[in-house]
Amino acid sequence: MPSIDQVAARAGVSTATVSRALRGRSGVSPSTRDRVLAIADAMGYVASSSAAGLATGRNMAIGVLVPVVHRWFFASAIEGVDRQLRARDYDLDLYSLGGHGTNRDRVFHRSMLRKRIDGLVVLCMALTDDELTALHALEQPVIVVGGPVEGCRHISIDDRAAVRDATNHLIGLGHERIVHLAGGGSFGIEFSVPRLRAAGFGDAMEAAGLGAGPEATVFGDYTADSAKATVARVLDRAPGTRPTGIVASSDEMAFGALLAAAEAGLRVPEDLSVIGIDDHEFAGVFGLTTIRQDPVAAGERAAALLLGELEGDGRVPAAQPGPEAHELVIRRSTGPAPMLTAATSGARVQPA
Amino acid sequence: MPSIDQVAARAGVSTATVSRALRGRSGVSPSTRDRVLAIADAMGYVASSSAAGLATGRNMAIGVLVPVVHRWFFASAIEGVDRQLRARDYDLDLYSLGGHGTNRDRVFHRSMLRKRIDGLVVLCMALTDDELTALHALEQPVIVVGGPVEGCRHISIDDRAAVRDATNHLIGLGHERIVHLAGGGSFGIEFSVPRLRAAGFGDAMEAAGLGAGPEATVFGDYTADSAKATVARVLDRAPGTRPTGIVASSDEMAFGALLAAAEAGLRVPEDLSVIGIDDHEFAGVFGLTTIRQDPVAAGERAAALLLGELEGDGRVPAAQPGPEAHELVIRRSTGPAPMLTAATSGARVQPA
DNA sequence: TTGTACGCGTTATCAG
DNA sequence: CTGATAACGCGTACAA
Repeated sequence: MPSIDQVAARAGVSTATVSRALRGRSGVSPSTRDRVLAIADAMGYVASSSAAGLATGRNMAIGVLVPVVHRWFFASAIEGVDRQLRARDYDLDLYSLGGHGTNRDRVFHRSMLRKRIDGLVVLCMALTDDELTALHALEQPVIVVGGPVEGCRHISIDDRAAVRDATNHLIGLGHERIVHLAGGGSFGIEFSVPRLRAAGFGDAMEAAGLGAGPEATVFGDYTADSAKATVARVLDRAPGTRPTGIVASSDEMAFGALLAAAEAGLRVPEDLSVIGIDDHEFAGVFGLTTIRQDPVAAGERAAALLLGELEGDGRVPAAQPGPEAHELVIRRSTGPAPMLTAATSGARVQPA
Repeated sequence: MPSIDQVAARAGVSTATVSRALRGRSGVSPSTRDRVLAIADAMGYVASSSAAGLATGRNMAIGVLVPVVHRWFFASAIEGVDRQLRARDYDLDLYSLGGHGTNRDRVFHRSMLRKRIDGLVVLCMALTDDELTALHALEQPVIVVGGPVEGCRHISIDDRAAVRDATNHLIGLGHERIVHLAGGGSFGIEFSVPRLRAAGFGDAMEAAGLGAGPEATVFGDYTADSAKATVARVLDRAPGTRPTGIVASSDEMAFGALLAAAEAGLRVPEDLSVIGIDDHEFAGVFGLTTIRQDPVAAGERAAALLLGELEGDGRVPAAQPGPEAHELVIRRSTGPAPMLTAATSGARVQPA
């Protein structure tokens, strides 16, 4: 691992010139520049980021804070952030909270403040007030990918509209007894997003004149497992009360719903329609109708915004950007509501 | 962001003493140590990693190189590495190759050599010779999680034995026409692992006196989508030739197989048994029988090994560790081979 | 036990 | 266009 002096010596110039040449600064004659570049390359020289960071105050690295890398949304967003960063020659420091509330403290009060990063991307999670202050104490640009977080800009779809659209798809198919399979539960993912999505469900139901009482919402913890168990209970309701449509707040939960339906001997979509949100990589094989969002793109956009701000002249704190696009993707898991017969429709009998 | 001098000033001691106190070095009276600690804490002081790195030559960070973070195995392993690192107060630098062979060069020849990390964890992937040299040129400890990589220690299950066990499970249930759904395809994940697994399949088939001709192996690219399409074609074979059991090289592919079977109108496990490898988080909801491996644990172990070596006195390059455990997890996707009738068994008729 | 002073590898400032 | 040289913030021999 050669240092800059060695390169300078070999090239017969000063370290200053080497530095200038390598960084593309002006004020170096083309001939020397070429020579230095060639020699540096031949020697395999790469500047030490510690030294460069110390001297410039910029680390060429940004941090990504995630509750857990395992989940589809997070893994995808990380991928997107990374893609953008790598393209701009920035490094990516990953801070995972690891699912459990463990070591959150360590992360917030030690790791992240080590002046190792120039900015932070926070992936959709609930933050305590304490943590929020810690974030602001960083005095670094922060951007959230996922849901609104107080006092931070965020990149995300319009969650409320997304679920409204999903619900309306079912309503448009004639469904009246619809259940919202909401997320929220174990780790800190729950916060504004579940609320917004619940609101979107309510919007659509109300606008259609359909009831959305407490029975119309069940919780699935954002996992297929948990959702499957929950939905199994719901499908156990008497035929007249049993929903004909399910709006899951994530595809992973929708998968659980699909499997629960299969085990209950219900046909999809003849007996039950299921729509999710995400367009998870498995949605296709499952034939799941869903609202697509693109966390990879969101991650890219967030990183680009952050970098733009960092490299910008400074005083342009970039306003809150508009929401990401979402889109209904129709597959095989949704269809017309089953015919209502006197036997199953309860009070509401269709006039022949 | 206070610097060490400010802490020193406030505490009325020299920066040397502050440094010693904070790093737990001996030679500081308990009273001063406590005072310094309290003040540093109150001021929210954290040493700059650039400065510390420059001074000590150690960055307190290790790199994790992954082909893509999206896949279950990788996401899990990252989680494991992170867990161990965080516990030991190391940072984690993520280098994702992002699926496509893009920017591999950049990563290998620039990012990683920036003297930002103290060691590297490589997650299961094929490396070109050039890249392998670049790795060794790092002059840093490297460990692989996944499959054997030439000249590197690695942490992984015994892939050959794992697939052998999976195949034997099916054989034990009376299956004779078994197909191996192998991985390998798009991105650089393919290399020694697919080969080892194919060998394991061959071992078991041969030992049972069953044929494992070219027809017995099909490829699924490690994705559910691709596997589903492939298996659909296989299940299209004439009833007498159609396999009664499938050994998938990953759970994601097994999911695809399951869905293909469902669409083909085949019952699982009555008509078709499917076994996977991984124990993916969805394996439970799918009722998939599989060979469990624990990439989180593998990641933790790898990181622990690396750190041990880094913090060890040095000259103990830690030998190649033994394989990780794997374990058969029986669920509902495997069962006795269907009865052979004259109509379906082809040449091989069971004596009544 | 404590403080002084130098070095870590680069970048930036200012002469030349 | 180029070269000294002073920071950058911290760790650590060495001296006290």
